[in-house]
Amino acid sequence: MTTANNTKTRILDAAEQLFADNGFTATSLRMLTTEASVNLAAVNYHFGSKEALLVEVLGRRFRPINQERLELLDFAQAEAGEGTPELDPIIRAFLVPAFRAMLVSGGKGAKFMQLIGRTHSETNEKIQGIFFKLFEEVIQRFAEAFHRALPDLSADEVKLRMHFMIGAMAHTLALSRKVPWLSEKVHRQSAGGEVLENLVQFAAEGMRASIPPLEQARVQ
Amino acid sequence: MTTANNTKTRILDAAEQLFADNGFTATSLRMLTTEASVNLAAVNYHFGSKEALLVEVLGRRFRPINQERLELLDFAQAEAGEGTPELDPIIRAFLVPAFRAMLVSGGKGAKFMQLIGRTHSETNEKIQGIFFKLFEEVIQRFAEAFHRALPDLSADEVKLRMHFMIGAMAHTLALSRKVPWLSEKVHRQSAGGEVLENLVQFAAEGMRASIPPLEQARVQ
DNA sequence: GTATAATTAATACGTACGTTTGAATTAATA
DNA sequence: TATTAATTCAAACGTACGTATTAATTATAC
Repeated sequence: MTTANNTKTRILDAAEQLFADNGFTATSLRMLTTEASVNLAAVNYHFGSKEALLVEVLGRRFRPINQERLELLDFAQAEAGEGTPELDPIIRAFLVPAFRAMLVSGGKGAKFMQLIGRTHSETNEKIQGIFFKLFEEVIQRFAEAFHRALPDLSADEVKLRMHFMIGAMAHTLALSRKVPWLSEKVHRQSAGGEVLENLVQFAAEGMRASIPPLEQARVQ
Repeated sequence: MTTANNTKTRILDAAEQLFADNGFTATSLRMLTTEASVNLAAVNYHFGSKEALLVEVLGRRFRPINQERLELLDFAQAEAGEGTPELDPIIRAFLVPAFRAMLVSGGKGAKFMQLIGRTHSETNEKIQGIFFKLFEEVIQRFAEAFHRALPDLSADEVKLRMHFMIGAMAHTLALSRKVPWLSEKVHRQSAGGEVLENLVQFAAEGMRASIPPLEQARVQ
C-alpha cells in the first residue's frame, strides 16, 4: 500500500464511498466515521468541517486526473508540431485519464465517478465554485486545442460540443455502476476498452459534424 | 392559468424549484411549505411523505415529455413507411420534447431539468427504481428504432450510444442554468434553437460513427 | 525519562429534521 | 340550513444532525 492507512486516509476513503452511494447531504458524519473506524470528532479535527472534507475528497482524485490530461495534451500537441493537430489524440487525452481512474484500486475509482455526477449538482454554490475551479485550466486548454483542430467551428460551438462530450462521458461513467451490461463492458479491457473506443468515435464524429443550418428550428 | 393555484399545485411547484436548487435531501419541508405558503403538514396530508412528493414532482413533468417522445417517434416511423427510417427524426423525437419542456411556464422547465441531473444520482435506490421506470418504455422503443436505423451496430452498441446522447443532453440542460453564455443560447430561439441543432448534429454523426477497430485499446 | 505536542476519545450542546396529532376551519351534500 | 367530509392549522414528538469541548491517550523531542 502506497498510502498509509492512517486516520485521514480512512476518512477520505469512507467519505468517497459514502458520498458516492448516498450523496453528500444524506451521508452523516456518524455513519462516515463508523465506516472508517475513527472517532466522530476526527473529521472536524483533520479537515475542519464536513464541507472541507468533500473538497479534499474531490481534489485527491481530480488533481492527478487533470494533470494527466494536460500531460497527454502536451504530448499530442508536441507530436503534431507545426501542423494541424488531429482530433482523436485530443479527445483521448481528455477521456482516457478519467476511464483509467475508474479502474484503479479495486473499484474505488468507479465509486468516485458516481460521486462526480452527484457533486455536479448536489452541493451548494460555494462548493460548486471550488469544484469548477478544479477544471478551469483543463477546460480552457482543451477548448483551445479543439478550436485549433476544428477551425470551422466558432469558439462557442467548440465549447458547446465539449460539453456534449463531457456529458456523454460523465453519464456513462456514473451509470456504469448501475447498469450491469454496461459495467461489464467498461471493465472488460484494461482501460475501459470497448466503451472508451465507442465514446472516442462518437465524440470525434460528433465534434466534426457540420455546422447545422440556421434555418427555422424544426421543432414540431 | 390552466392549473388551479391550489395547495397541491403550489407544493409541487415549490418542490420542483427547491429540489432543483438545493437537492432533495437538503430541502426541508419547512422551507418548502414556507415557499409554497402552505402549512407544514400539508405535504404529508396530500402526498403522504416527502419521498412520495418527489415521485409526483418527477412524474408530473416526465409523463407528458415521454408521451410526446413516443408520439413523435410514431410519426417518424409512419413517415418512413416500409423503408429504413432516417436517423435525424428519431433523434429529434427524443431531444425536442426535453428541450421544449425547458422553455415552458416562465423558466420552470429549466429548473426541472436541473432536477433531473440531481435525481439521477442523489436519491436512494427505491426512488431511483421509480425514476427509471418512468423511462423504461421510452428507452426500449427508441433503442429498437435506433437499431433499425443503424443496422451495422450491435444492440449493445446502440444502447451505449444512446446513453452518450442522453448524457450529452442531460449535462447540457442541467448546465444551461449555470453557464451564462449557454443559458442565453438555449433560450434564444423558440425551442432551444442553436444548442438543440448542434446537439442533433453531434448525436447524429456520433451515432453513425463507424464501429471502432477492436485493436488493443490505445491507452497510454 | 520527562516534557511537549499531536491525536484520539467520550460526551454534551444546540438546532433542525420528517412526521403525527387533534382541534379549527372550510367546502360539499342533501 | 344541518350534517358530513375535506382540508388547514398550530403545536408537539422523537430522532438525528454537525460541531464544540474537555479529558485521555499516544507519539515526538530533548
